[in-house]
Amino acid sequence: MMKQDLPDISSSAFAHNSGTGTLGKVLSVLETVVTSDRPLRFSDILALSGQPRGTLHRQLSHLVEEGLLTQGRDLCYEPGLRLLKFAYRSWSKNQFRTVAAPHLRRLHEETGETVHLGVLRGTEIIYVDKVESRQTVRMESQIGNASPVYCTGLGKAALSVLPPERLADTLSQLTFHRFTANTHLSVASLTRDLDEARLQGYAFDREEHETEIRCVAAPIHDAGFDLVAGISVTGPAYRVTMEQLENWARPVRQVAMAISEDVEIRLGPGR
Amino acid sequence: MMKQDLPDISSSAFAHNSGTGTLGKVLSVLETVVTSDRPLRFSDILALSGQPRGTLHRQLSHLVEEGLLTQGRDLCYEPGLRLLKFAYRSWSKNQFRTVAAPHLRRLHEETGETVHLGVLRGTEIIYVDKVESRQTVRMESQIGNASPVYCTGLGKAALSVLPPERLADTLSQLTFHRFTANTHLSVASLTRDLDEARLQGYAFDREEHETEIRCVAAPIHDAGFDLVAGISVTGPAYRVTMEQLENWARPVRQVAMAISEDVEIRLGPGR
DNA sequence: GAGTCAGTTCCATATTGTGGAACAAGACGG
DNA sequence: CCGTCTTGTTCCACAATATGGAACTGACTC
Repeated sequence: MMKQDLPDISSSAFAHNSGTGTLGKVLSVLETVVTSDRPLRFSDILALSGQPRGTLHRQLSHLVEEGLLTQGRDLCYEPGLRLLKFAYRSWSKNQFRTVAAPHLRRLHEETGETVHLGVLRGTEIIYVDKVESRQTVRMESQIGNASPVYCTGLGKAALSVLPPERLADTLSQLTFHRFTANTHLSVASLTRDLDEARLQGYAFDREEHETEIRCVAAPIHDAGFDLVAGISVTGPAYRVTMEQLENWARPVRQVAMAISEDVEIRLGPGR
Repeated sequence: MMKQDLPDISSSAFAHNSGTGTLGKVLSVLETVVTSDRPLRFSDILALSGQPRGTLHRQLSHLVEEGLLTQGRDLCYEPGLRLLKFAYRSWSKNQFRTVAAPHLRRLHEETGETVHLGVLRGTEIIYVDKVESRQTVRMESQIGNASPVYCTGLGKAALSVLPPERLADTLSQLTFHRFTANTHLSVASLTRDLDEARLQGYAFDREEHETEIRCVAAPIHDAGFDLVAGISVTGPAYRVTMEQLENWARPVRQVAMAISEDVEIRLGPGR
């Protein structure tokens, strides 16, 4: 019985397995399935989750029964429709996004390039909205997507305003992965970058996440740092030089501050 | 202790409370919060859920801890970012949607009006994709949204192909709500409409959900009826006459059949 | 037809959730 | 200013629920 026969987790993203009891475990399973790139069969999940067969089987059954997962013809588990339903509501009702939306549009008109709005969540930036230059790509783009903090302009902007102890905490949880030649790979090099961003009030992404993609981002946050986010202007390297980005830094920062104020006023003086 | 002191549910959409144990209950809570129109405080949820205070409190805490909900300044609970993250993945990976996408585009080019793709889930149609005439509205539109089966073209198209016993089952679960003067309000009148749709192979929405909005829809399904869905062309009444819809019926139906085939071939011969 | 490997089912056990009640902390309101 | 709601949070004995080892099915291989 004891839980120490699988004393720690060998495999994957199973870390925070505590506090929320049953729910946490089930969500871990859900997350592995949903965030995996390829369809997973029972045994795949079994390996990833490190849970006993019987347990996992019941968890998956429940998830399917609840519509959060679907089990397709090939016995592969896929995200279910109920998730979509949840998502639509979460997005369309998101107050922060609603407040920020007009500002995004303004910034887009000023720069002509793609504008992103992202919120810090743990060690990730979640994209909650964007305005695109041309409607080439649609929703698939970014919304709801999560990127690591350490290689995105938004991420670095957000980190740059965190109170020291929370920053330290976040940094300690990072695991680096090289996306491009410019990706930060250590807390040390990232910290230098953050120091610069903190002084300037904005951060760059110098092709650190994707080659040929650059951006400037500025931080947004509320008084209590309950909400830490950022706004950015992104463009392809061939069209957007670093000089261009430098010029956009000021407007981006101003818009970010405007949003911060709006948040404080319109969602604000409670807490 | 016994659970029979609140023997039935007075308030709201708390019905299927069984089978999945703890998870089901927590998800019910999540759903009430997410689908509510206005922000909910603890007591609001308490009233809606009909659960004991202590229990509900813990459930909400866990949901917050897991990032599925956020508790804002005013103590109101709102959908959390993790939901968005989940959703994005579910959508972008959805195989059915991916397979159908090119067909949607084709149908849009042919008609010039908005094309929707929706999947049947219980008594609802969930919109999983669309191609719009003009990019006036963005994601907020429909994707992930759920509409009742009985008043949408997609819903009726989907119902029209269900095997009799499953249809009966679904019909018995319907509760009608008048959206417009044309909304079906009884199983009888809906059934007549479905019979017609079954014969023709396509269904209309004659301003039954929203006034001034019409559509034609055709059903899509796989061999085992695991997937029942539909595709539709929608337009404003001032621009799209019923004659026009009649003319589009054939192409819509053909595209629907093409998708059905594609599904069978590309996701198919396993099960 | 013995041997894997993937998926499913079972059941005694103990972990986890339950819900009544008591406790804080505001917000009236007289 | 002191009772008195109303709202949110905490506690804890108890019971429902999840757990996980083992045994079972069945398909595919050699």
